[in-house]
Amino acid sequence: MSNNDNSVNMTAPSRGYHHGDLRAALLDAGLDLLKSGSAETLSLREVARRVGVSPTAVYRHFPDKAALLKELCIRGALELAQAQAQAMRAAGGGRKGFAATGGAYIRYALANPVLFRIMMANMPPGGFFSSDFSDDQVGIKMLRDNIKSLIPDKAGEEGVLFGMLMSWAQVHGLSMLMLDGHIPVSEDTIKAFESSRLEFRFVPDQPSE
Amino acid sequence: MSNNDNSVNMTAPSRGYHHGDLRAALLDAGLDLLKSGSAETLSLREVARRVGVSPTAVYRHFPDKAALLKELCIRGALELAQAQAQAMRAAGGGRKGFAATGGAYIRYALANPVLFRIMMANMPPGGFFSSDFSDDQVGIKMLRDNIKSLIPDKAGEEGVLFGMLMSWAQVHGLSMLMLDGHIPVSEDTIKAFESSRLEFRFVPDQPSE
DNA sequence: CGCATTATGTTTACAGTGATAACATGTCGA
DNA sequence: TCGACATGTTATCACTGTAAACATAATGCG
Repeated sequence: MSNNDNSVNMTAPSRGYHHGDLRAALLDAGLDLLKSGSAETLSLREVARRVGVSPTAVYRHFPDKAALLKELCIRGALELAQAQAQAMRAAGGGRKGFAATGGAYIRYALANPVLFRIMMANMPPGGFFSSDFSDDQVGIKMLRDNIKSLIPDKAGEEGVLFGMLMSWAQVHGLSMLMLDGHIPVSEDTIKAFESSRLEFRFVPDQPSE
Repeated sequence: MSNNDNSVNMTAPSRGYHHGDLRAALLDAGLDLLKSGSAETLSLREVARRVGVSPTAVYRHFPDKAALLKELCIRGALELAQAQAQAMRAAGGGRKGFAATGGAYIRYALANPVLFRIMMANMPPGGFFSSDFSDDQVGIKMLRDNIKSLIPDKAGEEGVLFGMLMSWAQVHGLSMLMLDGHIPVSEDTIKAFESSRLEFRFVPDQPSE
């Protein structure tokens, strides 16, 4: 949505200034480039070029490249979270639903390799916990709720946190290793993962073997 | 292991035009830069500068930047594998030893953030399985042997592979999420991970709950 | 030994990048 | 109306990777 609207489409909507809504256009173009995956790295100038504006126009709307990237990160993260939420609904919730969110995570990464990579590397610290994701069925909160409902109560808050870490790390690791070409990219593997059951159990640290 | 012998010493063997062993010096300098973690991205020119040579001299020894990076990847991977092997020995092998290799993986990533990242992103496809790591106690082979000895025989070859994927993804995910600042970097978490017991169980895909 | 061939390093140059400063232009409020 | 302000442009800088032409050292062959 909203990618072909270079200059012709967007002229009218609000009384506009120069170029319609350049800020939004830049974000759209940026997301578009990242999703097309053509370039391994996003160039500020390329974004400007795409929108048909001079390179430095970008700086009227973003202090620097990192700021643009940051916003694109958030867009990507929202999209990812939505994909996960939808997968969860489609799977009917519960343990299967949770597994489906994991599968959706990996599939999103594979479908948007450049975006995903940049998103993860440039998301501001704690970005995934930001209030942008306060929506009930989105992101970290979804993960937390799932873990909470799927592990024994006695695990406690610490157990919930540990479960979150481990689950997230699991799908994130699979995603990254696949993206980087270190393990085969295979829908079968993803399916196997989805229908496997992970357990993380604390083992008291004993000196004896 | 060979970075002290080149950094500043180039005075003795390198009077003048020809630098003793430029190729090695470039690799050492590159590794040094990546390990210092100062720059988020390695610059070819910076490496050359470091060695005291003109920027384009690099091209006499490497076709392009990617080639240099590739070799640095391999160095890093070897070092990582050695760290894992050592951790395994220190832990006395067995299940604890295996857990220790995971901890070593994460700690190596945290100790060498730039190197680790670049290494993972630039390692050629299948690089971790390359013959450079044919040493008995190194890398993927170590992982495979560990998994094989720690899961039930009935799991079969497919089970071994799945276990390898899942274990690797687990530690890799934790490493990346910590590096990217998405989960807290904490030795406690690493320790908790090491003393937890992971189980991956295939669950037959049943329509019922 | 002498000299050509080859390996290695340098200079110069080019296209591309993110970024700053100075300038231009359109928009809107008093 | 008109000037302040927001927005976009041009010029420029420092940096990057890389190619081409050039310079020098090492090597080997007569």
